[in-house]
Amino acid sequence: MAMNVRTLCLGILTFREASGYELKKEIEDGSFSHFIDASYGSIYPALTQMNAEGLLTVRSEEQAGRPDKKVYAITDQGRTVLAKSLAVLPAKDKFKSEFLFEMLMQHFISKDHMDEAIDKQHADLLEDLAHIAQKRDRVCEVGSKFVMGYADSVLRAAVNYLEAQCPRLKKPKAKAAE
Amino acid sequence: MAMNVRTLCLGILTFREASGYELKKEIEDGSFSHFIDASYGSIYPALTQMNAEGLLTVRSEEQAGRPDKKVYAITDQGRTVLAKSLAVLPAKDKFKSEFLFEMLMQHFISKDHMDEAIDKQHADLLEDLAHIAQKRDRVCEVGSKFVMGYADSVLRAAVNYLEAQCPRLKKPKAKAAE
DNA sequence: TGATGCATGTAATCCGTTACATGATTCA
DNA sequence: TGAATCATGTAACGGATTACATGCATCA
Repeated sequence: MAMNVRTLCLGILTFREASGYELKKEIEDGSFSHFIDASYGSIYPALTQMNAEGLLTVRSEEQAGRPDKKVYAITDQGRTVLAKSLAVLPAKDKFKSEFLFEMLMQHFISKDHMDEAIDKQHADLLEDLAHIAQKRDRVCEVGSKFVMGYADSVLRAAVNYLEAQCPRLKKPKAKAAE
Repeated sequence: MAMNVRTLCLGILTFREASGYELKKEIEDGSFSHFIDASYGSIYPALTQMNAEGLLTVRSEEQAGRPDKKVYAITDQGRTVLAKSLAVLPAKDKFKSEFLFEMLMQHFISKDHMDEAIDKQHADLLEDLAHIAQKRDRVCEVGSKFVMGYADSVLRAAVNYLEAQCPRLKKPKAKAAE
């Protein structure tokens, strides 16, 4: 399905026009943050290139004190290209976890380090859950709701598993929304 | 934490010595399969390089009809390097999902295609779960058990969410191990 | 005064995949 | 006979990250 920065930007731009900077924020903060990454170093060149190819239009917004903001919008040609990408069935999910690798290496690392790693994982998961809880009732798009619900379920399962396996992690009240 | 093919190979080689071919199998079939990927094109050069650096030793096993099998073993120096990698706390998990991207694009794709994507995701998840169920009681390492349990929880949560959101996916009996 | 946010971009580099190249054995 | 499994490797290419480069505004 060719899920690269190009496709990602085209996708976001079907919701609203945006600058490179805003796209980055959307990717690391919005519904997208749960299953993708992208840095400025890939976003800006992708936008320039797609503009040259006619998939996007640009408009320069002048701003006091700041450099011009380049607002991109998707064209019909861009929509066609995106549609073609989306037409291919999605590849299997890919999950990369240094944490789980460390857990496999239990025979090789100290108990202390393990505990630290587990604490960090636990904290990371809770942070993600908090992030979702905070945004969840503010979104209205069906897609976003679905994705946030999915992420929420999965993260919650991970937290529960961790807490069950490591009683050391105090369950703080639990019970909120089952 | 530098979780690349090198670290991964070193890690596996702390369990047992192995050839590049066997490492690949372990990565795509063993406990590692749930959170990492690697192709021959990255494994073989990594082994050659690490051997040259003194992190591994090689032994050629002659075989009838087949090319020699090169069996690699980790050295003390290799263990030191691995330990240094593992000493850094694991980075946050990274999850890449074309499926969730498609779900976000609901306003842009046909109902039919959505259904196909959901079916595929459902099937992928079930396949992974089956794979775990089949291997689970055969493993004995604590690390493997932990990781399989983690993967199982998360995958099951995803399946449950999907089935709850899309009643079209017939729950087949359910009830097996809650 | 110093961090953070707004705003854009390039170049070097890394890391990995895909496709290619080869070839015997075994099973259906 | 053709697919799958065993077995190793290289070369071309792709895709993205990191670090660099710049600079004003705002807030603490």
